[in-house]
Amino acid sequence: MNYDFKTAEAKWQKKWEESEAFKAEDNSDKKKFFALVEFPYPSGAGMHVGHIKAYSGLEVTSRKRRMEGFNVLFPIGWDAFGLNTENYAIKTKTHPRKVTMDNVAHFTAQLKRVGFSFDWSREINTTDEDYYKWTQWIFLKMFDNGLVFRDRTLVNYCPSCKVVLSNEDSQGGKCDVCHSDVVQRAKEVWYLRITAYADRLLTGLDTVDYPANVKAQQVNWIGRSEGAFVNFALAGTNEKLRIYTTRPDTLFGVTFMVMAPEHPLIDKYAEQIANFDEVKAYRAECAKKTEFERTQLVKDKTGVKLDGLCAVNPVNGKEIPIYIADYVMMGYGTGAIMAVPAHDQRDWEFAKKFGIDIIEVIKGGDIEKEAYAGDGEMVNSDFLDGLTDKKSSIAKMLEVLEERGLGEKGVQYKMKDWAFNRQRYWGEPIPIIHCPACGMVGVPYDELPLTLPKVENFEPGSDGESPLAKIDEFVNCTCPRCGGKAKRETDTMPQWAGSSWYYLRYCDPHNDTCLADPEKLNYWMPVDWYNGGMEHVTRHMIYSRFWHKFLYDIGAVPCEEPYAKRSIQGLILGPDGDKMSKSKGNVVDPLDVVDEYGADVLRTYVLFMGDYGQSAPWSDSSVKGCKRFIDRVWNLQTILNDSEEYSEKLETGFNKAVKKVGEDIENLKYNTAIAALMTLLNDIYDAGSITRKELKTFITLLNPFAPHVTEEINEVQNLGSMLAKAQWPTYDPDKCVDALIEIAVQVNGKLRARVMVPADADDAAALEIAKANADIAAQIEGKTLIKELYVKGRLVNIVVR
RNA sequence: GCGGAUAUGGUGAAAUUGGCAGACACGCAAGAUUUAGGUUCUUGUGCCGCAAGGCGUGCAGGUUCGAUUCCUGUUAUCCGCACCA
Repeated sequence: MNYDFKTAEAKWQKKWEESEAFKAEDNSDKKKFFALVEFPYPSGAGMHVGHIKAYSGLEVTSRKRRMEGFNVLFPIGWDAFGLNTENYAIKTKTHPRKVTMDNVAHFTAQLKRVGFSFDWSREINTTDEDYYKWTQWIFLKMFDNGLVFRDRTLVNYCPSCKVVLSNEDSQGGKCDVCHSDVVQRAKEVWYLRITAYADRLLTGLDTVDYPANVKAQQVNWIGRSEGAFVNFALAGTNEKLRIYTTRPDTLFGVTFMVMAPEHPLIDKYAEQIANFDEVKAYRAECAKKTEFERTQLVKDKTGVKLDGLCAVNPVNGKEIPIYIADYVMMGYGTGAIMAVPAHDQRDWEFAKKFGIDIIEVIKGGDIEKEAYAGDGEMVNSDFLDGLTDKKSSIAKMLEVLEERGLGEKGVQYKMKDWAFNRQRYWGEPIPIIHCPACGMVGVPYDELPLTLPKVENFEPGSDGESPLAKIDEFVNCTCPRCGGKAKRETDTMPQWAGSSWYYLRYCDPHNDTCLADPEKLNYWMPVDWYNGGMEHVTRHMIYSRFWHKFLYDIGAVPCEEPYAKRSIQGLILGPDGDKMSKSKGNVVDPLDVVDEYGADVLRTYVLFMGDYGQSAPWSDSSVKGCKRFIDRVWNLQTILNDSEEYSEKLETGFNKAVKKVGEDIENLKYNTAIAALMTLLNDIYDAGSITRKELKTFITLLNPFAPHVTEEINEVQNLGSMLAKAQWPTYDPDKCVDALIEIAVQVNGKLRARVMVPADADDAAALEIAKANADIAAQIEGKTLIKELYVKGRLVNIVVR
């Protein structure tokens, strides 16, 4: 009896669809479970095995939860705006809308062939007008609430994609899309004030269930530091040079100041700087370097002293020289620092190179050799002298600074405001109008969506202008406030916009009056379990948590955090152990596996290959092992008898398996859940026969992993209604242990024998049985008994001398 | 430099609060079935050793009757951030 997986899989996929087996119900009294997987970017390459692993985890959990009686929302959609599609569209001279629709159709067909239990009736697409209407609505709300601003700053610009990138999208100085070097450019661009939410993004982490490393990475990204702002007078002016430091306790050790080359005070006092030509030359040199180069030349400190300008130390009135150097960044703190070479290694290196004094203010290190950053007794520090720990020195210094009006406590974040714009076609148009009289005015809410004009030519301009700027009928408009002539903003939103709130739309995907009905949000939110990749932990997750908190503040969503629980799936590496990539030729196409072995084998294998959270290399021969398993499951029908009970032989095994599989699924240990089913299968074949009840239990447990073959067996053997609507099996805790169990017997901690004892044996009984064993008796013969113990169900250890 | 992780057979990996290291699977070997290949089935498989026995979870110590698990030190690899003041 051969299992024809091709026919069976197509058949069951159709049946599930027709019976709406996976449709989430609105207005239900049932307990809800909202399982979310990161919706894919529908690229031209089609589905990757990584997608399959990413969805298979919560796929299994969702199927189990439905069988447990939950109302499950397990949705899918398309994160379809973005540069990749647009670049492909330009290359092939096809409209990005068409490219997107083709790719979505391809992905959909592929996902359906794997048999995922998504609720397709809630499918969303970020490029649909009735979806991005609400993306624009959220943007306008942020605009109205002062979270949107424009600023002319140095931005990360990708010369190849001709687009401004956020810090997050240009990590390591490379464009996240095309990997070319990013350059710094002065440009007026849009920002979202995410830093206003920095503290809440941090404290919110205490209320959610994310893995520790995910939290750590977000904490690190937000990068909160506590310190002080201190104002140094510029000698001979009324100007204050404001700096930020985390070590105000070392203020008496300051021997020079450093400003970022771009610091505005340099131009303001250009006339007083005797060597301004030299300064200009240095600045020009710095501007040529990319930020990446600047941060790579860690060892070699460069800089120029500002002749004729010096600062005054506010606590002791000493005059100190000022330098500009590119190891100080304009983008962090105030763009200027107080340098304490004795206790900061970077300052120390700079001081050594430029022959500047080094004054020790904390004892404990050898400042001739290197800076000392540790704790110790304060010296050369006036009112701080004698204090011995950092905390009280900082507290004392802050007290004095605040008392004398010289500075104050302050907090800084590494996270910067979110550069929120693209000069490209394939994104949500930013719904703002520039009016010469009224300034920036939001597009009226009732005019949303502001749709992308349908154009032939969507190639980016060479000057960093959006292609939309070339379309007069789009650009020219009237000001909604004064009715005068005005121009539309032509930048579009970055790819991360649509994905920052998509989970909300799943709760009510077709609503035309608000982003989602509050009652439905109230029922479904928050997301109970969100699975995805590590690469989205700092960008997508922080962005969407920010949007969500804002939406909470304006009353649009019922809870403050979007995701109650987060898990991470590990990468699937190529068979050679390297990351899969087209250039290495080690990419595995999941549909090849479906064609050759069936969807159930693919699904089982990606979960069986190892710990769900770890990366693991693909192995074709292990796939065959899973194929063998599925075939052996199918062949259970050949040893089926007609009993409707558990057999005596297998009752404990089945109870154990029900317990283990259920628990393992909840703990993301899909690999050991499958292993437990394999063990049970081996036991069944050893027993030589299976009852109808046993078969029903077995296929129900396996159903979330391998839904097609189990449904087919269920139908062929007439074991009841569709498994998708069956009940998850229960177990009897009393029947999970065998009456007689094997335990280890150790003498002096070394394994010497194994004996059988009754499961409920007490210490005395177990020890008696152990000592009765001939090998053990020989081992302890004639020796003094020091200690003996029995660990219930595990082992006996007898210590003798 | 900061933060996080990982290290177990030939391979992917298992191992409740410290309690039989290597479950499960791959691979390999031998055998059975098959005209042959493939499939399927049976048996064996951590290392050394003929055996008794010994050795084994990156390395070196420690705590303990007992350590893959806890502590101290150390090495290697991977990931994220990074002249962050």
